[in-house]
Amino acid sequence: METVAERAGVSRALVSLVMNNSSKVSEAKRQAVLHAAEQLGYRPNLHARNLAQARTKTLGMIINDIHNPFFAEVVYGVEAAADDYGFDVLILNGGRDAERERRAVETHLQFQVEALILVGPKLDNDDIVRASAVVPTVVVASGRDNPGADTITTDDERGAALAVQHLVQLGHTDIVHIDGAANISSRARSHGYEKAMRSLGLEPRTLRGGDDEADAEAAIVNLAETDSMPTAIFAFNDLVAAGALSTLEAAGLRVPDDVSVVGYDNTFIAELNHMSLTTVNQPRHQMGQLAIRTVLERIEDDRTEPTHIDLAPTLSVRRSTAPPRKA
Amino acid sequence: METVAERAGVSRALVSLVMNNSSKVSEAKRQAVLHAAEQLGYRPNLHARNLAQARTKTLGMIINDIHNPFFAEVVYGVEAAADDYGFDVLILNGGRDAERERRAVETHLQFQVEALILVGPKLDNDDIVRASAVVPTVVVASGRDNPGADTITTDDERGAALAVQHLVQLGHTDIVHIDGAANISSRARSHGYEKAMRSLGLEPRTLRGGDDEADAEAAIVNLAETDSMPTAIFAFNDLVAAGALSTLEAAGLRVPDDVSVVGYDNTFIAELNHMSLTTVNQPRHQMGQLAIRTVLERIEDDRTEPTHIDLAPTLSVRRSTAPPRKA
DNA sequence: CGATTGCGTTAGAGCGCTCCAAATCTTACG
DNA sequence: CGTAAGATTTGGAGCGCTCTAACGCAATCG
Repeated sequence: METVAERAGVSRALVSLVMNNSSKVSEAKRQAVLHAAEQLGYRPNLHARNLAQARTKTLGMIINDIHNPFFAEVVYGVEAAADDYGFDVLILNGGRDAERERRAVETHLQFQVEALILVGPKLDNDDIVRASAVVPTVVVASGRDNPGADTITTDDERGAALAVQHLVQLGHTDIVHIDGAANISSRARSHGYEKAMRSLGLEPRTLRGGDDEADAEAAIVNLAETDSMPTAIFAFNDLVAAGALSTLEAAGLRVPDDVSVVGYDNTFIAELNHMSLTTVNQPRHQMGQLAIRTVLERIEDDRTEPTHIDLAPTLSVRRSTAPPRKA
Repeated sequence: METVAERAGVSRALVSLVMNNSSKVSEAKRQAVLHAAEQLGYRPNLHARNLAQARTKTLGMIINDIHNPFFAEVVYGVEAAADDYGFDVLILNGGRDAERERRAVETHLQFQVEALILVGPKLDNDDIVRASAVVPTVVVASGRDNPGADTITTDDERGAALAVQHLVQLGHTDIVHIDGAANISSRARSHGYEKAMRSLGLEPRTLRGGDDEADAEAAIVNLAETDSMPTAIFAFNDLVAAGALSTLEAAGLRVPDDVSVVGYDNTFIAELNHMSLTTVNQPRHQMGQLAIRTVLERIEDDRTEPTHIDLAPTLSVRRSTAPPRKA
């Protein structure tokens, strides 16, 4: 910076002003500085700036798993909104591992991020509470019982109800649910399913599933053996639904002719023409945007009361659902 | 830090030593410092440290598209290796947009990252050359003609040949290729396909495709109309292959009974049971690891000659390929 | 028993930047 | 032409840390 200042025949402070494109710099000097910087390949050192400013204009995001395209959409929402407000977003990958996430939080804090955005964290509540005591923290797409932290969720109970209603409207009455076992949103979805079934006068039947294809296979093989194949299956998520698709097919059943299948999350998979899954959609992009807004209210407007936003899911109807075959 | 030092009854410098767990600190003082730090919730400021040390132990990674699970695997490889060497990895999302990537490079440079890892960059060569003049740069999964930068690639020509050989071994002779249009690896794959076909005495037939399902559909509709449906299709990537699957199906053709389909990249999609795509696999995790090694050779062993590593792809055979129906 | 060694510790400068208050330069006006 | 009000510019302190060189002290040695 010193060198640039000399070269441009100005003071260090003036260079600083130019680099932060302050309005009170004469055009002549501005050009001189920019030119000198260009020539010297000068680039401001963010660490020095952050240190001097005592703020970083940087947000720390931790993603449960980079693999999972569900989260990618949230990331885009976050980035778009952060951009609008002039914040940089640093991404760290949680890798589906609480310990790694804990380290990631620590790294972010040492980087003095101004807020933490946790997307589908594996962290336990204590960790989240601890983090939110240090820096504004928002949890996206996870439980909402984190005192201190803000949360952005969608109403899983309602999402499950949407799925059930859709199937019932098509004429189904025998609808089985393959749940998400220990997964974080499993309980809410199962509960929503059961409540919706009962309120429509139907008997819920929930099978233990999980979160991948193999889990679906196990559950369906089980169904086939007990010889009471339903006319529709509502799966915990799209991957389980995909497992259902292939297992049913392997058993000689056609989707949706023999059995309808509904997934959850409206991931990439569901969209594939060859799968074409009817599924419950969460407004991921919007969730990301709201995460930024929420956290910014704390940074800029110093709100202190936690906010909890619960969005409404929607249903994306595709070709994996149809009226049941007439008996 | 000042406060911690006072509280522990030592000097600032000693606190620094403890925080960097230096070996030359007496156990007693170390404990005292750690205890004081704990009590005060002290956390070292990385910006200050980086500034003072004039190094950051941080690498900057830019991913072409967070959506794409192909890159996620590379990320895991990078992270695992970086971890081994005690480097932090900052991720920025390129978002399939050269301009955004350019800004991301700038951000990373301002953060004084010690190296740049570009995963499938959209950036043009000039940008890459410019970046690599400032900081060691490695390009993963893209072309190799970046003077200055190191590259980690897989041999796309060979990958295409693997696909062709597999199909020919099954007995196919009429094999069409749907290419990747303007995509970066398209030329190498097409070329590999054509070379392999010719060397086996077969006539190549290449159709213009693209990188998504719709592109495949267009190409296949075209095939159907010209009435010369081949017995096998080798697609530019898995997504195009997925498009082929559904379009063929819609046309009343069965895979693999009527037509075999081969994809490329061995993404998540190919693995789904319901798709079960035979596809060319790139050793993504290893590519990530090698990226780190390569870049570290520059940082620590100050190599200056560019390295180009070209790995061998393999074929993952699944259920989308079978011998052609007997004529 | 004084000199030497070496470990543990510390003071203080300096990393590259921003910010404040004060200095300087312009401009407009009486 | 002098001067006050603005508009620009600048020196210098300070952000939180590490690093170097030097210091104090106990152990070791001839």
